[in-house]
Amino acid sequence: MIAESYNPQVIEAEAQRHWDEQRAFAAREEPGREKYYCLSMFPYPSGRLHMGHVRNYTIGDVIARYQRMLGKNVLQPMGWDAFGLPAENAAMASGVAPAQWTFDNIAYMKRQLKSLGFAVDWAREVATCAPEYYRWNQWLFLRMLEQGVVYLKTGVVNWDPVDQTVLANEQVIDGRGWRTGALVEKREIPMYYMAITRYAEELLAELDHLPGWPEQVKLMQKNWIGKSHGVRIGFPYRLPSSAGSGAGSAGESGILWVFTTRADTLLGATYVAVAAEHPLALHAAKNNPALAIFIDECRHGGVTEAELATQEKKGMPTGLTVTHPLTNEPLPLWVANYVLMGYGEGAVMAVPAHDERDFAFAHKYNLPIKPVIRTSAGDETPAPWRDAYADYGACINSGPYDGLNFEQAVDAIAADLSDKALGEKKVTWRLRDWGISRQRYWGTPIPIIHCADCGAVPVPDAQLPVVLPPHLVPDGSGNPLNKHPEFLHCACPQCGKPARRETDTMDTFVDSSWYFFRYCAPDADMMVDGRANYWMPVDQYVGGIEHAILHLLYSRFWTKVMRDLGLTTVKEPFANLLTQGMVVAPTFYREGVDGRKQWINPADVAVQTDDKGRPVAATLRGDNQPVTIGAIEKMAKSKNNGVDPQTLIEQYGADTARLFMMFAAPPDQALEWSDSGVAGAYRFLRRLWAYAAEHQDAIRAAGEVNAAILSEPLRAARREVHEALRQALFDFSRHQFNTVVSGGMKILNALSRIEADVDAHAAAARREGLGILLRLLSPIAPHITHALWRELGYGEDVLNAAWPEPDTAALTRSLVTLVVQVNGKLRGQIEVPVDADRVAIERAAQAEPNVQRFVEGRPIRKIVVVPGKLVNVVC
RNA sequence: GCUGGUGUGGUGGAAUGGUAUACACACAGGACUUAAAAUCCUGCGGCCUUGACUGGCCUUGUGGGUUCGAGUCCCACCACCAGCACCA
Repeated sequence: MIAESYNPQVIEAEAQRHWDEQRAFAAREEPGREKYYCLSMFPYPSGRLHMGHVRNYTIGDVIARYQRMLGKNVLQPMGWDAFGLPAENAAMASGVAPAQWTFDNIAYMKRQLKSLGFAVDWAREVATCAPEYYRWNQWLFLRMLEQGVVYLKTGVVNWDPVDQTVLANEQVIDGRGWRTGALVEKREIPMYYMAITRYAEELLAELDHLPGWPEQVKLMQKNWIGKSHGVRIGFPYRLPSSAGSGAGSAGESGILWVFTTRADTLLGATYVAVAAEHPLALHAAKNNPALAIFIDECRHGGVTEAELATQEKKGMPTGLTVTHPLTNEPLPLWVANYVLMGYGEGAVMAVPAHDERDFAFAHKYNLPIKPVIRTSAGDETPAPWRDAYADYGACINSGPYDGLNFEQAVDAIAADLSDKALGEKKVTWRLRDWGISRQRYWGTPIPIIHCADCGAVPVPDAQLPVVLPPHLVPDGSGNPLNKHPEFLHCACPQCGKPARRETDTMDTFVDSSWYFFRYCAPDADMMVDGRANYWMPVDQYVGGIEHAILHLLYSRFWTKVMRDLGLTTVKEPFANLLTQGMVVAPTFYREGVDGRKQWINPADVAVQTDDKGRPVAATLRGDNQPVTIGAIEKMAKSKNNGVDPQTLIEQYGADTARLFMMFAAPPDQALEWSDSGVAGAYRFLRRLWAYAAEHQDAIRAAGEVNAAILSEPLRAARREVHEALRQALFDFSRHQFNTVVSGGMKILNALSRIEADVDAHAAAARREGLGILLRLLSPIAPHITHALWRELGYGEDVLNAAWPEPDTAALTRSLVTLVVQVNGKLRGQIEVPVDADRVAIERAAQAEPNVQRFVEGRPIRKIVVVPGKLVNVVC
């Protein structure tokens, strides 16, 4: 018996209990049966689920349930990306140890996830902060060290001189430390690197073999990897003899190397610039106090590329010159803050006539500008800059190279440089090796021991895992592991003498670079076992677009490393990728006396609208005083515009939350939060329930539809149902779930229009239509469809039902309506038999009065007929 | 700054090169009710035309182009969003 009113709390608890009892989502390896590994990016356990999580996991769950109904053996696991900075921040704020905070959050969020009814195999849950997990980070790190894929070199970090600590980019605000307000400095420290550049060629090439990835993500990765062909060019130099050495003695000589993709402009180089940290810059600064001060200034500020690229371009001459490799002219050597030590050679040749940045720099510092390419903008380079100056073209003012085009000039110049041993063609990559050392506590300990005699010694495998002491509480000044003797002091594995453990931990991107392997064999006594060869690769990966580059690239890299170590047979981890859009919401604020904005949560605001429903004003519910309406932005703590999904689930139930999320926008677009949209989703589910309750007896008793003897209204209703079904199945296959929901609404609308009577034909049509609707909606709203499916006697578990197929007989009609255009403009409609031939259609179209009016006796040049759709009369 | 994306009614959005605005939300009017809520019904891009039926013109950020036909493909521009290597 179906209760009169829809009570989501009761039916959702009941459905979830049923699935638990049945172990409905336990995934087992069944060789020979087609598998489907559906994976959503695991959450960081920040405290509570946010709307982005609900959206992400609903999308993944809909796909998993859709594939299950296609008959696949589906694996959908879940776990926790549990190491990271927020736990340390929480510890500083409240004194709770990161481990405690993290595990409490996991417990709460797991309950929330379960209440949403996701078809997850919880037996495979992993948390990256568990020693059983991160020991394999350490183990693979050691294998990579053996292979030379991990190595040590210096890297640049943000240094807070007051707290004496390294800051994450996020902790640097306008060039200052977030807690101390001190000006941040760049500092070089030794770090471990993973040689992702060794795989650059393969990471690039394999993108062409990932048809299931969005083009935009592949393009972003391609540009990030940044393969460029160019020429490495040497500029010989001779340093002046230093002040201390005897007069007349020659100074040290050498070659300054640069890389350029525009070797054809070499004759236009008018100066050479090096990074502030470049050895030549440091050498020149020894006898040049002003230059030393400039170089010191370049140390201020953060290390992000965005900051470096947008800062004011500044430079200073070193007083040194280098020699042009072809003309032997002396060129001034400058230090410039826009040259990055970490990219290429840390030095560039500057061609102001054909490079926008060099052009601006040359103007600012009065350096010569020499055009050497005939561009579409002409032979000169007058200010202001025009993009055309950077065009390719024939060489001019370039002596023997005049008249050559780009390729010819590059070939000729590279050959001449090669003869002098001052250059060769070279491929370079924008991609840099991955620095994984973090001077932080809450992460995977790097398994290295420092011995005074033996140096940096790898921890032997038998001593893994190096366990992180779980009860430390960071205080914001440095890494607490450095103050923890039990962790710090150990014996050297080689000589046995007292030694010191490495206290740096790994970047948390390491944790997330292979967790999808661990789900396949969460209890294995090795990193992965043969079960991974059954499940991998992931068939569908779902997550935020913000991960399009780093996480996905690192995961691809780790997979290739694991393949080369014989740990897996796959070379790419994710066959298909869906990048979901953000959840956004309006913002509200008041300005405080100090001009700072106080952000007010949308839940506490009442919005007044005009007669068209547009918001015109808003007031705070507490005091009824006005608040300012801000922009619509990504739900975030900083703007206090987050809506807590828990309230939504408690008020309306999981099915409403899921239905709203799927209906409000296609998965890959931004989703705007709307209270009334949620109410609308709830209203639809209530309508569905009420319809089932009202007709339950007739539906239970109904037989099969007899298509041959249906009345015209029933035939029409049935056609609508099957048309919506056909479209919805297509939309499922392309993951456009918002129109799947529309299709479901159309079906319920069509069924509701069937006249209420006791006709057995009507009952049969209702039974068929509702059966289709319940299956269509079951991946999206699994609880209500589960309950109704059973109650109406369709079967045991809708989750195991097969997809219905549209009945082609229901779709066919005897007459079709064709749109008639004249010269592409809509002028009328004609109704023709479905099997009308082209001549008959053309005749009917020309006979239409409005068509005749617009043709007006002009000769008809052509008639385009699109079968079943339209006729276009061209005259 | 560089890289990638997005732009359609009052709002979220639909349209597989072929009737732009499906399906919802909001709003307005009506039914039911003592009343409210809930529910149900009707209307709903703009301008013009007609007594009405009808019909016309305009409209998918802006300006061009390709095509019998463009929201969709191409070029340029504008606005907004995301990422930029230590947030995850």
